[in-house]
Amino acid sequence: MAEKIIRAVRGTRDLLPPETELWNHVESTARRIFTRYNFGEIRTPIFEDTQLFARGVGEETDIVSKEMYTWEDRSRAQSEKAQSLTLRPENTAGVVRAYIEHQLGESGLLQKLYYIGPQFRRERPQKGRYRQFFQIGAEVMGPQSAGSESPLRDAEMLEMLTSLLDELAITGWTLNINSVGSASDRPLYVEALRKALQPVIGRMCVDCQRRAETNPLRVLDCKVPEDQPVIETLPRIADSLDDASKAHFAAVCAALDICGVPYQRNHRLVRGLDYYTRTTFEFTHGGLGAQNALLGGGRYDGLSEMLGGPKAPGIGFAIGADRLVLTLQAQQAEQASLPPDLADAYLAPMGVVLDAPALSLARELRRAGLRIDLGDGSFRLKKSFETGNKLARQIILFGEDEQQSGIFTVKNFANGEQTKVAREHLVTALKSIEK
RNA sequence: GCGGUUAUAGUUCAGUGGCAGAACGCCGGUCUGUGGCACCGGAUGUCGUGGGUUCGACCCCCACUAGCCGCCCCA
Repeated sequence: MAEKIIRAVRGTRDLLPPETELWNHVESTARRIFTRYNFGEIRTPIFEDTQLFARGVGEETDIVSKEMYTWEDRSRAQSEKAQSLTLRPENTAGVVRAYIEHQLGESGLLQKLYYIGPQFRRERPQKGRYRQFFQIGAEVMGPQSAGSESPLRDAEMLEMLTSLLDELAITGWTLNINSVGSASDRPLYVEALRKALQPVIGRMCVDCQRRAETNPLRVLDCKVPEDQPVIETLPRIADSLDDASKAHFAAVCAALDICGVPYQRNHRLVRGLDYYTRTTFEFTHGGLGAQNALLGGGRYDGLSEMLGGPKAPGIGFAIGADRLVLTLQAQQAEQASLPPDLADAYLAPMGVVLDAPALSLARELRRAGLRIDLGDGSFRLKKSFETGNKLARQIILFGEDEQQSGIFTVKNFANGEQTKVAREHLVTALKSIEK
């Protein structure tokens, strides 16, 4: 009776070579760019106290109210309390928690932190949407005296993101920006919006009727064509901003203009997390289908205080790494396919008695920095050639003759050239092949 | 959470109420220290899972599971 096979659970997936190479490329590029802007890496736990997300992200958001993986962590001793824990659905709350916990603001400096890691939301899987997905994000926060509230921080972050996308050669993106108001003027706007919706909501789609109750801001996001004329008549966030927020947003836009960063002001752009204030933004890409948001973010000037910390305004973003990779794959598919990723050489022992000596030679070559695929002495020579041709650029024959003479036969798969190389010259000879 | 759609060999996919198929890949041979090419041969599989209808189901029906697409949401 065969055992039933166990498969990856719904919404999770294995990333395999050669795709993982693209992931590494994306991640290392992000690290390089972030370093250039003087960011440092932070790694926070993948699970946290449930309260962190309830208070930070917002009890009423979809993420907290229906998408979190939450469980009761049982107590194992009388002294230990049971605790509700949650797999992180996003990383900003965790970073801010760490900022507070380690009193990073006490340095008086701006904290510029980036992270790369898995996040978890229990959503219906779809293209570009998984239950375990990966985000690459960064946060800039600190005491006001460090300049954390400056519009320059917003503009610098957006400029950095366009540089990252350029570095990855991602084309065809659109940057939308908006200001959703400060912690004090946003509630006023939401109230005004509720009021304005009351007489017209009956004519809108069912989703909007629900949103009008739960989260009126999301009505602005509605894509139903029939609702558009109604939405146009609703008050705009921009009109209810206080003077400071207006000036802040204008300064962000002005800095972007001077840098030549292309963007679209979108007064209907809202975010799904409660902590966002003032500047919000989103980069979208047409090739992604329904899940077209490549990355999103914004300011969260009050988040630290919501979590019991000191005043520490900040701004951050999260890139959907899965979507970034999808976009790159789509772009690569349009272009010529990439050459296969091959080892420098395939070392073919000819006979099992040569297996161990071959391992010793492979060790020598690998320690010299060469990428070597070691074959198997039980293979017939033809099989060694066939296998080597799939895995490497050249093949080293290691038979009795070579063992005796210390002179190896090296054949280049690309041009068929075969040479005899003494062991002490092998490294140089193997490295000289063009890639 | 809702709607649509799909599930057959390692992969991409045909297929018919009555013996399970192709291409590519894989393994072997022609070819015993020389690959790609060619020719010859071979193995594929609970036809997603579980029920039902039927003399008989890969095919029809139901349920479930999973993928994809859309809604929702967001990265």
